[in-house]
Amino acid sequence: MTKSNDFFDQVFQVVRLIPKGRVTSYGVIAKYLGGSARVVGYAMNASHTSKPKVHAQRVLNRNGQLTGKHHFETPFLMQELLEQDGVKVKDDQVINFEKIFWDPFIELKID
DNA sequence: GTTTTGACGTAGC
DNA sequence: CGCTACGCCAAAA
Repeated sequence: MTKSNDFFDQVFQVVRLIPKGRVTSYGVIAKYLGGSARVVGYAMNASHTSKPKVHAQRVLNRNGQLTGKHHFETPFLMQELLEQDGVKVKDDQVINFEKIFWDPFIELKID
């Protein structure tokens, strides 16, 4: 039992809360959980071991780019999954990224 | 145990 | 406007 497991789990939970057709970024989640963006990406790497499967494709970098596609089974899978969610992807970048951006500080805002 | 690296982000030059 | 540097923290070597 380690603290890192707890942080990973928190990342997983937040990612799972992302609605269909929405995306978010590592940095925002990191900031929301009080960690670093790198660790969030690291958590995503471990996400495939988590059940149910974490929608890692909905988590992108600050630029809205599919930076982590290379970590999927196939580099195309990440884009396809996003498109299946109704998210348009062009040149490894999400279209209307700001429009579909899902911010935990707003959506999960604690009054 | 130390060193390197990594699905990031911001600041500086 | 592109590259370097640094901070962040954890996993792998």
